[in-house]
Amino acid sequence: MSQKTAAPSDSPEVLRLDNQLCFALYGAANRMTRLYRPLLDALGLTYPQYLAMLVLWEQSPRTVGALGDALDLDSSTLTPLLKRLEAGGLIARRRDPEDERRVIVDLTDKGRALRDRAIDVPEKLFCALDMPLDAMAALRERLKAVAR
Amino acid sequence: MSQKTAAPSDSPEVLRLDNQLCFALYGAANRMTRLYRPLLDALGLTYPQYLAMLVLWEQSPRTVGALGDALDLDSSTLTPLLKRLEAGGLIARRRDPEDERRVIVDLTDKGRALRDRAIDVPEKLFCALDMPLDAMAALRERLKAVAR
DNA sequence: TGAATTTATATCGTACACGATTAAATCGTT
DNA sequence: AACGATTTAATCGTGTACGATATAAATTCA
Repeated sequence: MSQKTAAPSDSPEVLRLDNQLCFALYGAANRMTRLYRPLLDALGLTYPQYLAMLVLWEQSPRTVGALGDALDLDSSTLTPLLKRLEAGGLIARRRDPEDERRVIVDLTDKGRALRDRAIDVPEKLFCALDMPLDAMAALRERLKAVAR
Repeated sequence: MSQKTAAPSDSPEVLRLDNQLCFALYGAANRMTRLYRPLLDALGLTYPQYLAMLVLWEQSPRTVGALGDALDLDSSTLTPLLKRLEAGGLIARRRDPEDERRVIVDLTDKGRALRDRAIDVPEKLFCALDMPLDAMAALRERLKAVAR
């Protein structure tokens, strides 16, 4: 056996890429963002921006902190993202008069209107995935469990 | 019902964050990287760098392209990452004399030696995850199927 | 009250991801 | 041989992620 080239079997099983749940997760997440991109480009959104809009379409206004709780992201990620959404005219940000530490994020009319154009994104992605609905639901719940 | 605040039920089911497989994927992947961080900090690696090292521990040398196929990443992501691994003394990069377009990535002694210190990372992460082994395997295969 | 602590964002530096473009080397076909 | 098409990495610009730190407002409590 070659001395210079490590054959696959030389690597312990636990270090094999194929065996790693986390790599599968990492790869699938990257793929997913790439799958979304063409759909979201039409809306002028990135995937994380789309997620933020989903949260706001569900309920608005919300504070930056509440948004971060929903998305599991902190302000160092959200602040620049929200500034870009604001620059795009989709949201408005203002300090909470009740508590000047908080920043309230609210949809603009343009932001609300975008929901109508986003309504068929899940359907299109579902088709692109080509996976039974119940399998998707099962996988989703497993992943939520992983994320605790 | 309020005009200014959209209640959760106002958003169509398909746009609810809770229902989105992709968000579950996105969140779980982010969590996973955060879970790895303290373990990998000790090795001086980021999570994507760790993945690249896993691939090289399995087989080296490899071209940048082969590495990209294994990780499903392209050169715009890999080139800077590999330069950092090279700067850290873990790998060496050289043009393939056979085909000057290709760049061959190989482990240094230091890179090979790092495997011994990385050997217990999967075990530690497995403990942190606290999930039955067969459930992990099942989830992993599901995710690979999603990524096609 | 007022100092110490906590809380809510923002800022900064580092490191991915990825589309688009570039540049060099190789290949195919004539 | 020649030259256009293809392949392989690198480069560039934009947008996340996130730890560490900063800042300011609110809260606690001595």
